[in-house]
Amino acid sequence: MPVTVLLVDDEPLVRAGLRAVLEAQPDIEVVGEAADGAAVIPLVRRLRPDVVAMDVRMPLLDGIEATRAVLRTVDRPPKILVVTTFENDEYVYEALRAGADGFLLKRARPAEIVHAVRLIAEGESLLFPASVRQLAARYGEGEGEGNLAARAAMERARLTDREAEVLRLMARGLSNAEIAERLVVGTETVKSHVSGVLAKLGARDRTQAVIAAYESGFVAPG
Amino acid sequence: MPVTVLLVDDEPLVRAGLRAVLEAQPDIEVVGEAADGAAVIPLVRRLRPDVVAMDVRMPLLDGIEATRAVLRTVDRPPKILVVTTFENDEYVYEALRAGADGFLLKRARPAEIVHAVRLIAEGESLLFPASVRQLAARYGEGEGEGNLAARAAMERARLTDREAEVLRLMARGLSNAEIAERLVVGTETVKSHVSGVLAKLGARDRTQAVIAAYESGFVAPG
DNA sequence: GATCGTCTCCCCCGTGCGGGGGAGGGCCGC
DNA sequence: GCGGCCCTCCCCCGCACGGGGGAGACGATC
Repeated sequence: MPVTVLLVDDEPLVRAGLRAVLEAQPDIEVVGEAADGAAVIPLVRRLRPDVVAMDVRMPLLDGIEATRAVLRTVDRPPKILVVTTFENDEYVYEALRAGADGFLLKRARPAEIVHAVRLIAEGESLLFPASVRQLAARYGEGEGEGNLAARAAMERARLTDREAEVLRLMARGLSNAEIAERLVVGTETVKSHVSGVLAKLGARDRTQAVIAAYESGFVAPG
Repeated sequence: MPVTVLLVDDEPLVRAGLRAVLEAQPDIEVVGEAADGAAVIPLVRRLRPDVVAMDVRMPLLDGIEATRAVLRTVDRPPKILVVTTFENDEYVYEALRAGADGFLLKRARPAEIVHAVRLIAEGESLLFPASVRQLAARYGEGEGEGNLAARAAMERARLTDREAEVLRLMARGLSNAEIAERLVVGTETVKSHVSGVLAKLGARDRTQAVIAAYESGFVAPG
């Protein structure tokens, strides 16, 4: 069963680009398009996509309001992937607060776009601040956006007590074995918690998780 | 050829403890002891130890002054490992600025003490802020000390331009392959730089290096 | 009673990572 | 000229890491 995606962007060119990128994947299917947030709700009801790729800036109803509207009025709502050009942070942040599940730059490489859609579709995995930072680094500058995204991610990624404890120890540089020793549990257990942390933060490895911890203020230098 | 160590601490108990721990190792030999910094220089000249384990607080000549004196007056000076109870950060920081090569908590476990001595003896590897943080975490509290040590480590660990660049990208969560792609070099080259960074920071893995980068202010959140 | 989330531990398995070597070329300073 | 540092790339190798499963025990909630 492929991942179904609804594209919502006022620029036809962007929609076409996203469609081209996503349709190239055998496991992803673009089931519809909309030019404005105002058209989203009926489309979501009818098409029931797994993921809505939603632009932030749209003429009638912007991505934030549209996200809120979808989550408020549709039961079993789709995952919402916020797509932005990265210009205005507050919009992004607001969209995430409104309940969006992920965050993507239009400038991202095709492989990353695909990856983001799959990630969002797959699970409760919410955001991937480290990836955002990567993009920011790759395309230069843009300090601060990653931070907001990271903070939002940490706010929304409700780690369990144990996971939070593990993350704190990871952020002190401890290995899985050392964490296990410290918490008096097996290494397999630690690995399990680490996996949980990585999934919820959308981090690829422990380094990205630690970065997210610092960026979000979960741990602070000094 | 074993690593030779000179112990300098005003507390006989501490000296005895260090001696017991270190002498248990076949490759480490305690060649002398001193009760105060004032006695260090002649002993160093005579015994020519590889490492001096130096307490910070001592009645006549403290570890900072003693470190300075040794480095100033002895040619091919020994490595200096600062031993402290962790109570006063400025002393530690000052000692490191004075030219000490490493940093050790008295509360450290035997295996870690041994490891520290070997590390210091082996090479130009300077400090290991992440390890310090581990100790701080393991024995609870003590926020801030790690930061000072980390900052000192970064100041003294003169990374090359390329290494600094690599560290920045590591701190954005990029893998070796991604860093290679970004810098347009081979992955082997990146691994080489990463190894350099780890050695100079005394980090065990990239996660600890990134932690050191944050703790030292080399990279800042947000 | 049934369900869900959390914490715990287990398996297999691929691979990215890091250590330890070495080697060549370029640049700079002695 | 020669040594030293830096950057580049190469080899082999062991292992911690992380993915992808599963499973049992406990408590809370319904």
